[in-house]
Formats: sequence, C-alpha cells, structure tokens
Amino acid sequence: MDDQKENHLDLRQRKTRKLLVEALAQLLVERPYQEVSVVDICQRAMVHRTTFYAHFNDKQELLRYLLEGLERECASTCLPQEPGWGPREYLLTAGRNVFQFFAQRRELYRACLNSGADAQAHTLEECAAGELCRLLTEPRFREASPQVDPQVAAHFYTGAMLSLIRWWLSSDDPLPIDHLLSNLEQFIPIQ
Amino acid sequence: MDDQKENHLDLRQRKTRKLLVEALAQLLVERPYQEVSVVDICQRAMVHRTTFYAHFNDKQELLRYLLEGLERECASTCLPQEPGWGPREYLLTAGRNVFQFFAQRRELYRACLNSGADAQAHTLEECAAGELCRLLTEPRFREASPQVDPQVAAHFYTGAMLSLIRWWLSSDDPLPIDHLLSNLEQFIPIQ
DNA sequence: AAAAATAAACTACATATGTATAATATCTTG
DNA sequence: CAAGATATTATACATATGTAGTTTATTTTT
Repeated sequence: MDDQKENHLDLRQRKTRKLLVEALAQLLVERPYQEVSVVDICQRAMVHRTTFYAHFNDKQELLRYLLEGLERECASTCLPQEPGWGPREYLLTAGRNVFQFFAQRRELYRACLNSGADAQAHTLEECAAGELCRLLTEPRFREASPQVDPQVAAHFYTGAMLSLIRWWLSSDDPLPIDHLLSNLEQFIPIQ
Repeated sequence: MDDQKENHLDLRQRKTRKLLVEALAQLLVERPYQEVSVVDICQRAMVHRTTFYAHFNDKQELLRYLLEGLERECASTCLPQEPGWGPREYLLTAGRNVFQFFAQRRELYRACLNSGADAQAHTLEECAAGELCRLLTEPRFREASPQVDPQVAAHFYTGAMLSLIRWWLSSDDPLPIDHLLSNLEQFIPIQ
C-alpha cells in the first residue's frame, strides 16, 4: 500500500532514492553512523549533493527512510496470517519469525541499530507498536484478555522485543535464538 | 562513585559543564534537539565554543552526559533498598517509583526522550539494563525464578519500561499512572 | 603570596550543512 | 516522436562543525 506511492514516482526519483539508500546501507556496515557524512553518501551513490536535499531534509531522514523499508519488509515477512490464533500463539510465533528475520540480515541491522544509528530506533518502535496495537484491538485478542489495555501491551512488548533484538545484535557471540525464545515464553503471561 | 570523578575536577571545569548541561536542558524544552546547535548551547551557557569542544566531542556527547546524570538520579531515587524483596515485589515497586520520577520531571524528560533527542536512548537503556541485570543475578532473584536468564530478563523489562515511559511522555493527555501500573502487573509473571 | 599548572578565551582555518537559483538532462504525456 | 514537465546537475553562498595554536585568566600547589 505504501509501495504504491513509491512506484508512482518518476523513474529518476526511484533510482536516486535506491542509490542513496544502498549507499547509506553500505557505509553503515563500514563505519558508524556519525562518521558517515552526506558528502560520503552522495559520492558513493554518485548523486549530486543538491539532489540529496531535494529528496531528504538531512541524513537522519534518509536513515528513517531506510529503516521504514526494512520494517515493512519485516512486518510482511514475519506476521502470522492465521486469523484463528490467540495472542499467545500469535506473539510467540511473530517473535520467533522476527528473530529469524533479523538473524538473516544480522550485519546490516547490527550496523543500523547500533553505533548511534539507532538514533531513529523509535521509527521502528512506533511502526511496530502501531501495528501490534491495531492487532491487539481485534475482537479475538480482546476476548482472550479483556483486562489488558491494547496500547499499553503494544508498547510494552514492542519495546521489550526491540531491546532484546538490539542487545542480541550488538553481542559478538550472540545467544542461540532458541534460548532467547524459550525465555521469552516465560515473559508472556497472556493466554 | 561516579560523582567522585566529577567532584575532583577543576572548579572551572565543573562550572563549565554545569552551564552547558543546563543550557542544553533549557533549549530542549524550547525546541527539538535537531534545531539546537552547538553555537546556541554555547551562547546560552556563555561559554566559548572551543571550550565546548574541550569537554565534549559533539552535541550528542553532551546529551549523553545529561542523560547519564538524569539516569543516576533516577536510579538512586527509585530503586528499592529492601534486601528481602523478591523479583515481583521489587520490579513493581521500582516501576511505580520510576513512573512517578518521570512524572515529576515530565517536561524535561519529554524533551529529552522525544523529538529526536532520544537518539541516545540506548544510553539510558544500557545503564538501566546493566543495573537490572546485576540485580537479577543476586541469589534471592535466582532462587525465585532459576529458569530465567538474568540478561534476557533485564533487557526485556528495561526495553519494555522505557518504551512505555517514552510513549507515556509523548502523549499530550497521558494515562493515569495507576492505570499503567495495574496493567504492568499483568505483564510480570515472575513471582 | 608567589609560582606552576591548567582551563578558558581568542583567532584562524578546513570541511560539512543546508538553501537558492539557473542550466541541463531525462522522463512522461499526448 | 515531439513538447511539456520535471528531476538532476551546476554554481554560489551563509552558516555550522571540528580542530590547532596562542594568549589570557583562574585555580591549585608550594
């Protein structure tokens, strides 16, 4: 739905944005966010600096754009589609999928979420919390645990998951995913 | 313990840092982090710009310094000292205290944690998670729930709490603290 | 209280940021 | 395919960032 907007952009614009995003993603793997300048990004992308500013107000906005893309990919890949599932089943499966998703792109996400680039982590957090909140407001979830406030639960679990993911990504010798998930089960009391 | 280092600094240095921190704190209430320049901070603090760079490498480092100070204050104010308490009692009380602490400084924290300044939220997150992890490693907590990994639990609950706090601070019409806390109880299955 | 130590201020400079305007190149539409 | 639309490039400029070297003022030590 959001891709629609992108696809209706001028060919040149889509190309420019793609080049800029890829350039930033590459540079973030090479060195920390603070040490990447707009000049660096433009050189790598072979895009004139004024063109950069025609698309984004600053470096952070490009980073946000990159993270939003990753978040969309993550959500569409990881969220279970089974409409019959209750909260617990749903959350545990989503959690498992998300960890596996991040594990597959460990290098890039590690670069994005750590070393100062997680400046915009609240981008991810807002997107994900919004999504989860919408979900928890559905009747099937409300019925399962009517006493839980969907907004509170959404922010609670989103923050918890992102914190775990960030910590797991930052570790040089990360815990096995199964170990994480078996712990996670104990923290989700909702049935 | 960390204040020791600060206290042994030269009088002039302590004064300069105090002025810079206060200037940033003031400016953050007035406008978003991105729109506050080093020049602005120095003018407000009546400190020469080169002096700024003698103390901090950049704006972010000053922000980190500010947040660390707030975190220290928060921890020393909010963490229960009762050695006999189990995890659940401890976490719920700490949670209540932390929310009340943030509520009292709502304006400043709102400015710090939102509008791009939470760039350094992981500063708070790391500090708090480290603290909580140390705590959960104590025998009394290990005995209460031996199957829980202290590191995983620490990052899980720290992220969850900070996410809730950030969301609560960002809301113009925030939920009553009691409502938050009663929900929170349901999310802490540990006895 | 004087001397030694050192932090702050001053000056200058190289680079980065963000914006405005005009020229050129590319895409889309009819 | 041609004409109009529009994105990119090019150029220039004002401001901000970060650093080096020097002088002045304050603090600590003796």
